[in-house]
Amino acid sequence: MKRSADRTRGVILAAARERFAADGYERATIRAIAADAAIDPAMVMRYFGNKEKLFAAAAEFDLRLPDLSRLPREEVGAALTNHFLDRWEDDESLKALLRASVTNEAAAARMRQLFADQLGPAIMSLSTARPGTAASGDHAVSSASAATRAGLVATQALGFALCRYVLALPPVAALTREEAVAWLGPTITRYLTGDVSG
Amino acid sequence: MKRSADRTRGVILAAARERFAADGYERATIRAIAADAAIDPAMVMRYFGNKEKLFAAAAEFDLRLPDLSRLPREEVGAALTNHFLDRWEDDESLKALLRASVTNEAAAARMRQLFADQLGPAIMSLSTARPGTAASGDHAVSSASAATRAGLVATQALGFALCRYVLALPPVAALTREEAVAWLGPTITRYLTGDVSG
DNA sequence: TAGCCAAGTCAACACCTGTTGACCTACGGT
DNA sequence: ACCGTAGGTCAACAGGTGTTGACTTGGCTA
Repeated sequence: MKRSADRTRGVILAAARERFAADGYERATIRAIAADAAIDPAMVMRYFGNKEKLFAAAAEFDLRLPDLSRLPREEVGAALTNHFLDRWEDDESLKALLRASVTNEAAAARMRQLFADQLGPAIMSLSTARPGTAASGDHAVSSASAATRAGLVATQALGFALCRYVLALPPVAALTREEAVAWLGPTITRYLTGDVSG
Repeated sequence: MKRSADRTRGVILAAARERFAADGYERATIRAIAADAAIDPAMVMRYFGNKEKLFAAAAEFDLRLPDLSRLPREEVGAALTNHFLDRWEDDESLKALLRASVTNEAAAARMRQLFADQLGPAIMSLSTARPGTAASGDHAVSSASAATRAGLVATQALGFALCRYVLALPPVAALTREEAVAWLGPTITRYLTGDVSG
């Protein structure tokens, strides 16, 4: 009977992810999620405590960033763009997180954490691995700069996802993967490795 | 007594804009808006019919784009970035529209319309004014391209606004106006006038 | 086989939502 | 002075929300 619990838990989580992704935090009701999972609403409370904790469990996410420092400098933007599109499309978690983070403070905090804790360090490794600038031990400047670069990448990555997957702006939704990478790649590369004037 | 009606209407609209901008569509309740405006909730219905129509009135927005074709080609990105930041900061309407458009389909439709009807044509004027390419009468290719460019600009403009004003990512919120324009300007310029590879 | 306990069901709670209709109130034109 | 009417108030409605607690079921262990 233990197995039944794990399975139920999984079904609830899957239904929650779909609902949060489709409707956002407030419009995704526990009753609707329970109905999708074909269980009683009280079960959701039993397994996750309350709606906030359910969302927290449903929106857990790992960007699974590759090691950027192993890539040629000119390909890093295209590679990261491709990786973002992959992560976005093989799971509804990111869509759920984005939709919720616009009106829910806890979700927004998680989004901030995502870029600060996962993208920031990956970018830092990029700059410290750069020959010629690694000699200086000035961590403060280097990490502040990495955080800024992570923020800039976030503006373009989240903006593209917003327009394509949430708002469905026709010209953005119509882009092929290749076109999207061709347009965004150079932008991301500049944010990752360029200086302020290009 | 006619004046009282106009004033009340204005007070309601101002309160509605603030609430929609701060809370999004569903969490901004008519009761809260009425309380902010220091009037009875029933007055909101009297003046605007229902919540949807109230939002439609509160989120009316004109980008007031300048004539892009009068600007030097290299400055157009920086100029547009500055204009966007201005329009974003001197009014809460855009923030209300963005927050709502993530969970409300009517608001999303309005957002799509904003970029299709206002930014698209402005960009089209840019490309038709270009010497050397204006000769051809191929409107289909030219306008499709303008729509795509408008979409790309939207991804960066909305993404930046999302990260800075809604999610408040620390490194993005910390950028000065000059830094923001220096980073985004070249990106917008490329989306407006560049070809796909830069 | 008996009994315990996890898994699941059911009905209700207290609250909040948009919206409605009946009622007051006070000014402007006659 | 009077009264129609525009502006404003009040209480209630029907429905939906997250959440709770008492109850039933059924498989595993002792």
